[in-house]
Amino acid sequence: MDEKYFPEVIEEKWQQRWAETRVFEADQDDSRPKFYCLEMLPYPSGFLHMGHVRNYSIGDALAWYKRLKGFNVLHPIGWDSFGQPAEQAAIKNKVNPRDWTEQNIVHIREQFKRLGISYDWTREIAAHRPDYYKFDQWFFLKMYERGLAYKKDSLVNWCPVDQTTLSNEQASGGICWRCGNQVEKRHVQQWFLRITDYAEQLLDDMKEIEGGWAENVLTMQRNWIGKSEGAFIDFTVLSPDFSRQPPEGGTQNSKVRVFTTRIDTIYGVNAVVVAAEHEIIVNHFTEFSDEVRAQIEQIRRDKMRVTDPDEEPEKIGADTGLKAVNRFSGEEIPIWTANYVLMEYGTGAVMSVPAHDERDFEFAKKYNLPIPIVIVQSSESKVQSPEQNEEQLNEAFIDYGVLVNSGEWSGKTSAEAKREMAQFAAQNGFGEAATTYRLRDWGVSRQRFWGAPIPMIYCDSCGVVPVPYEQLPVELPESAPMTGTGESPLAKVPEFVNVACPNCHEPARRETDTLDTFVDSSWYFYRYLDPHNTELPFAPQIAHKWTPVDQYIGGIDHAVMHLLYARFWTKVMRDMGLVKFNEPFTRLLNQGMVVGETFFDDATGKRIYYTRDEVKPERDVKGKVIGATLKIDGSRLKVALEKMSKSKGNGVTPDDIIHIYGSDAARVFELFAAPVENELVWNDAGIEGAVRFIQRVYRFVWRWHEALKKAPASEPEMSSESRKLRQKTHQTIKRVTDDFERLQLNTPVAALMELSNALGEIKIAPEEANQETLFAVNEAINALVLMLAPYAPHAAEEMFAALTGSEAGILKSNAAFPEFQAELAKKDEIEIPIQVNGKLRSRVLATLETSQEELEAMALADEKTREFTDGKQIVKVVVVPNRLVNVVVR
RNA sequence: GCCGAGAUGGUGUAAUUGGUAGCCACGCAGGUCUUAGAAGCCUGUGCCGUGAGGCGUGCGAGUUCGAGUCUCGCUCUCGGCACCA
Repeated sequence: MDEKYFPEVIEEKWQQRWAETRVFEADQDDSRPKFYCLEMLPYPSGFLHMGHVRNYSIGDALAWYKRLKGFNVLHPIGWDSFGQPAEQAAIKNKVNPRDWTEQNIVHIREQFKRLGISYDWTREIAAHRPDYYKFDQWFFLKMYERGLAYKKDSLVNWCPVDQTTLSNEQASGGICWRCGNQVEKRHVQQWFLRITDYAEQLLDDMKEIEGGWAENVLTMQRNWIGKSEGAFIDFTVLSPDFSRQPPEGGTQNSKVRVFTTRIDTIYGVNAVVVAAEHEIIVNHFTEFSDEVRAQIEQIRRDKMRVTDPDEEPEKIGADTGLKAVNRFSGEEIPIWTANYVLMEYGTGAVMSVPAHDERDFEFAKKYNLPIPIVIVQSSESKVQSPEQNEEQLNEAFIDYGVLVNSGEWSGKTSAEAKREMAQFAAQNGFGEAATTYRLRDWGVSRQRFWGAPIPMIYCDSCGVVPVPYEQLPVELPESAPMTGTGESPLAKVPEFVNVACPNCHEPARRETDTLDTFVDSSWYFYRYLDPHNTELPFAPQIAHKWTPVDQYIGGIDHAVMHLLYARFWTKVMRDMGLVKFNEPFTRLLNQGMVVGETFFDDATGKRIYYTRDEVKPERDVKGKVIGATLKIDGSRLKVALEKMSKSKGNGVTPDDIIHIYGSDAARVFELFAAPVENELVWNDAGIEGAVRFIQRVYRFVWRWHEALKKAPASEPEMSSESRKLRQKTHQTIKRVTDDFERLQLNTPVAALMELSNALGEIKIAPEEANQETLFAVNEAINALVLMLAPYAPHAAEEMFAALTGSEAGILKSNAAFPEFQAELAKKDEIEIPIQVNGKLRSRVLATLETSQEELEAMALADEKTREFTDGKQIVKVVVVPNRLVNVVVR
């Protein structure tokens, strides 16, 4: 140990030592309880940013804590290395995406090592290597066999910037998840995974992870799955009246099926409205008049239009001239088509009930359709005639109520009617109770080079033929012409495309699309368990030891996509017999983003790259930065808080921070500055506080470590001064332990700072300290150093070595997290606040043993208290043992 | 519009069950050391008031001996979803 704290020296030293002693490698045969600590694997796009540092510091603190608590900890890392940035870089810089990716991995791995994150590097994986993506393909074939992978033509989300299709999850809000640009719609043949088969389980199994996952994530997934319960109802379709044939009262057996959650409103139906792509429109299209056809074309065009998320879409529709019969009322109603009915949801057709649905109301008003009222608030409110009320109706009445004008059902409540009417429809063969989901199947085809090829072959005589397992992996060619035109680059590589059909051995063509990279990340955490297995993604008996993941840590941005896909994948794996549980991640922690102040030129709106010294911020009365000026030329800048990144120029880089302050300080600051789930605004001043804290502890160890070698092994006679330090030590152990258990990582740092401050108050020179002081200090500093290890492992190792005289390392020395001893944490003396009418007036000193009666007497006798009670009537005295006394006076 | 989370000093935050609001830091001010500075160390720092004291956890009510915490109503902020029938 040097006198001065040189982070760059001790950090490099301990990183080397850890690598040599292989102390972070998880042992399959270790019999201690296991703990699988997992952080979301990074995309190797060049550099880690401070958000990564936060994510991995949280995971590392937890991994260290669990190791010190006696767990066999698995803490792996890998690379989510397929994906578009590599391909974009390839197009832009004419480099091979493989080389670009491998170079980035080398650099980021170096950054991880400089951060000193305690990974088991023997388990490192990378999605872009054939030994990994072989099993993406293997899983795909397994799903194909199980009927979970299928190909269909569909209207997909298309990102014009990234030139690829996107899943619904990736195009949420009409915005590309990666580049943030608006998506378009395109018709493409693509492969889908039948995630909708698992919709109910994805919803239902949430009860297994409730409590372990943040409520907002579960809610977001629940909303995304969007279960709604209702009924399918068939309306009989009559021949079009323009065919000059009489309707013949439902003699045709054609029908249109709608989905509704409000079957109780069925007597209020004024029309059946179908999507423009609905088969009824397609089948009858040639029979429609030119005018109707033109209107339908217009609706279709409107659907392809990219809509502004803020824009209130205008409803447009067309009366097709077709008629349908409402089997409940026997009424004949028109069939319309409109842009507000979605082909992708339910049956692509709805019953329009304008009086009791906002959208139908708006539509009926626009096209002057009747608005019959069939639900009223209660049975007392009489409706004389629907027509009369229509005039007064300003908005749809969407609440439940009592049925009116509904034939034999009138007078029933909505709840009764919903139940009975669905039954009635089922008994009479024109409907059934039904559940629908908003969730769609997962489109996984991507027209990209840098992904796992979909292992399928198209043969003119045999059709679609899966690649036989023994031919996996279907390897990507060395390179392919990447022009960014939207066609799969693999289609332009004849050696790849042309293949013999595995069935008939005639010439055939390979599928040229690659798999969505979210496939890679849906199961990667199983591969860490058995990363070198060449036959299977992993051996089930090995996985059995480690999974499910005990703690998963990552950004909230993955609340729906990745976490939903990974849950789905695990359920499929369970059905395949690979795992035995339903949910992959027992506990999930979503850390908040690290944001920085980004400055924009006021005039041009362009980003300004800055350093702290170049910009003078202006703050409002609350201290919030509202603007800034550039010091050099005084030009005005706008300010926004944005996720830190290199491209936005608002970030400090981990390399710089580590270079200046050290990795330990960066980690202490990021964990201390805010609760892990909060957004963290980076400021350089904060990290200096973290350095000061580490230095204070370090200086203390430097001053005392020689003297402490003479500290007695067992407790000598104690004075109250030394006992106080022991109390503080054990109170701190309790706070830190409890907070770690509930994943509150900021407050333990505060507790450790308090303990450090308590040590700082010891004014005697170490060489003059007596036995009891040496004992108490020795206990305190050892506990402090060990509890600091999860936050600042390098500094902790260095101080631990100085204190023990051994360079073996904390974990190799079998050092354990300090044990809390309740009797030592007890205070001799406690301060009891005295309130008068709930207001704090005084304090008295007592002990834990002081009885209620004594406390009451002490309070009433207290001089300051009497100033507020004298001359008043004491109504009662509330005594909370060891807490407070409240005197109630009148 | 719907769903969810939140609002505490100049700033980040703390306060497991209703029991001393503001722990721990940052910042700021003063002091000490120094030729000077940096670092370190010491003191102060919710607001008003010289003081006793009063006020104070977004706003308004309520429950309670006692409310940052519980209940009701409102305002605002952030996040998600959004023509989902």
